[in-house]
Amino acid sequence: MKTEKIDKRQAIIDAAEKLFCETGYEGTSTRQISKESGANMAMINYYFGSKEGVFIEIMNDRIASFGSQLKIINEDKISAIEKLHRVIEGYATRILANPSFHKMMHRELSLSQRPEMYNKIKAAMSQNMQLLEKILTDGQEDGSFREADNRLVIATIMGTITNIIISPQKVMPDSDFDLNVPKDKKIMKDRVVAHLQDLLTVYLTTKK
Amino acid sequence: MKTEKIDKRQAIIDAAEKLFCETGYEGTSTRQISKESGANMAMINYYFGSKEGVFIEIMNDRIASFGSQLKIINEDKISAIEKLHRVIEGYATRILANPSFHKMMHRELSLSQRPEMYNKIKAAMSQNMQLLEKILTDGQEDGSFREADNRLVIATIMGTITNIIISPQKVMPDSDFDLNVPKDKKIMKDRVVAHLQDLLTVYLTTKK
DNA sequence: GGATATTAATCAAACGATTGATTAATTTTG
DNA sequence: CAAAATTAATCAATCGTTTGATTAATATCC
Repeated sequence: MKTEKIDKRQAIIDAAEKLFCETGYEGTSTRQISKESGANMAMINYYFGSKEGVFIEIMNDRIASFGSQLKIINEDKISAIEKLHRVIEGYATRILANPSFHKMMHRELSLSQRPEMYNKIKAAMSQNMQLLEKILTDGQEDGSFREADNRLVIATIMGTITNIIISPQKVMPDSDFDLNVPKDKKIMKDRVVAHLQDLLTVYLTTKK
Repeated sequence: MKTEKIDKRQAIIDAAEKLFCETGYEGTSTRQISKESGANMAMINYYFGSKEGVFIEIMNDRIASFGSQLKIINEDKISAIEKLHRVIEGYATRILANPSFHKMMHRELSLSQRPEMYNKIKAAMSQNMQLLEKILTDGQEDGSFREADNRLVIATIMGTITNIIISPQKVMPDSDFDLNVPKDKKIMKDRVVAHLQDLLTVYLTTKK
């Protein structure tokens, strides 16, 4: 027996997010959303005004929760390298908590069709970037980190995680492997965190 | 005066590639392709059978030229680190030669709607991956490289380059910066190559 | 070599299907 | 009962594709 959705509005959001992740924004029709959510087609426009309205709502929700999770890692007690490790761990955790959405976000960023969305995503990401950049420069100023192209160091951290999200089978050739399965997700998270922490620790703390 | 396209077939391919890159596959209509190429709509189906046929043709062309460029870097005379440097340089050069297409390829990979294409892209990438993996294991066997999570090292190289392709303004906040401008492209290429070579040299050759 | 087939390329028009959106009527709720 | 929620039916617009006809070039025949 199917669970009755009490809130059709939320049902639409859930269904739309699932479909947008799977088949993209353009590739998803309002009728699909209607069928998947169990709501009448007109409900989409009734609650969100338009198909794009649903999309914007989803992105805003996710981006909001994404930003609010940002912990204050700048406790003065811990070292720069320890801060870096925590940011990597936190970033990987957040991305891997919902790989499908992150893929969709990246597609949207890569297409940059909706300028409003594009700027929101950029703004959300820049929080992490600023935090990372500060950690790097602080470490460099107190001499614990080497000088580096910090923007590209950040691109390396984010790019590595995004890369394994988009093509995890490159890392895990096992055909059964599925990032949506909690167990597999944890395996991948631990592995990418270990790799990035190791890589950046060696790189940033090795004397020239 | 506008240059007359002699080959309409090629005009369709050129127009479609431009539009697919800009607005995505689903976001591009056959009428847009027709208008942009100056060819009649029917010519699309006449030459390629379908809209998807055009897309597949474009991808096949690009992937073919992508694979054929793969140089034999395994000259025994040079060291593992030198080989690594050359692969990084070559990979960055190829990706930055056509950032728009690479973005489109990544979107396609991320959506994985067309399994045939998905496998082709994977196969094309795996050439680079195998070459990289061999260089890494060879270096590790002869003791010049440290032990590492090689698959993730590869993910780091590819992910870093992809990341700066998709959001170059994160690296270059200058609003004028445009990866399609040759000068800017060169600046970015040199920078990402220098960063990756530096990063991986330090990481792989530092004694534990 | 001139008339006659044959072919490839191109076109405007139309096809049925699907798109996102809206209407007006109906049901549910408070 | 009034407001909010939900429905089926319908809208114009656009989608990818197909059609039948036309042009221009090439090949074949006598």
